[in-house]
Amino acid sequence: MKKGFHSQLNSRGYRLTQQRQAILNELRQADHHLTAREIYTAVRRYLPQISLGTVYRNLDVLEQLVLIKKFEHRGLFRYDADIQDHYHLFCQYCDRIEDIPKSQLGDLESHFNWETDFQISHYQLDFHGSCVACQKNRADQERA
Amino acid sequence: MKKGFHSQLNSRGYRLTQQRQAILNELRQADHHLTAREIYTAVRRYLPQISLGTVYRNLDVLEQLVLIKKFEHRGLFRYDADIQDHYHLFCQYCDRIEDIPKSQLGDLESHFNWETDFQISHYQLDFHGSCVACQKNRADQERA
DNA sequence: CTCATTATTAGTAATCATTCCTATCATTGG
DNA sequence: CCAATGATAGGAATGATTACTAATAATGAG
Repeated sequence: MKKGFHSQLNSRGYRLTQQRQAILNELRQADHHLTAREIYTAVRRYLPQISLGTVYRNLDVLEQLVLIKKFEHRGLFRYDADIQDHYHLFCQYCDRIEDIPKSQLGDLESHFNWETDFQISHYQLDFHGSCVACQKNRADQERA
Repeated sequence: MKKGFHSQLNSRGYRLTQQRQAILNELRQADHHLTAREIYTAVRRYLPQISLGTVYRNLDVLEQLVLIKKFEHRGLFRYDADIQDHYHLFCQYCDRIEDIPKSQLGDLESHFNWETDFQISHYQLDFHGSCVACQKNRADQERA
């Protein structure tokens, strides 16, 4: 039985607020990985008074609760409501970011066979390259 | 035959300057992965007039020439003079970053067996966890 | 339901990394 | 040695993120 957002907040001493709810909703419905400012802009359609500070503070809270994940790309943070293990494909020509479910990657962990005193809690694997649209654009430019 | 720094710059239309040289030297001698500001502070011991803008500009040039690598961590960029393929271990309690040579990781690529139209040029694998010092500190705090 | 407690908010100011701008300087090829 | 032009110093501008504070609102107890 999965605990709801409300009780999940309460049991940690957090309160349920419209702002908090709206930020999480926005992130869950988003078709790409949003920045704090993008979330701010989006949520203002419903809560015109919300402030950017509130967005940042709540993203921290949601991250604490492991309801969202945070990662950095090109100098800024982006947030992801998909907390399942997965990887990212970053296009180096545009801002597109695609997801790869972990299941498509085969068993990587079994190959992490080093000796280290570091205690590893998680790892992150990012791929960089060119998305289909940019491959096409560049091919067109070659020709011209 | 490996081309020297000087001719490597010239053949691309870049010039060899003291600042450029000093920045690369500093990075090659560093015992950890420096930020632009750390490099700025270090190089100022020899070139007190150097400006932060020059450091940033030259780091970009050196990255273009693939003499250094750039990566982001906790919202800021760090630079690495080791351009061999390797991975990083980030301690989540302190700022320590350790390197893992790629050879210690076994053959990962053979397990990247997905279907994708993305054209992948490189990937980055980061590990997060606790360094030995922080493991000890935390154990001590438990006891207290 | 009402009230007091206290987390949360809006709004703004402050920080800080990074980038941009421009007049001056320095390296290089000829 | 000299002109062409890349590079620099210094400072201003930008933009993301964080910090601060008085006012607001969610919560739980009664």
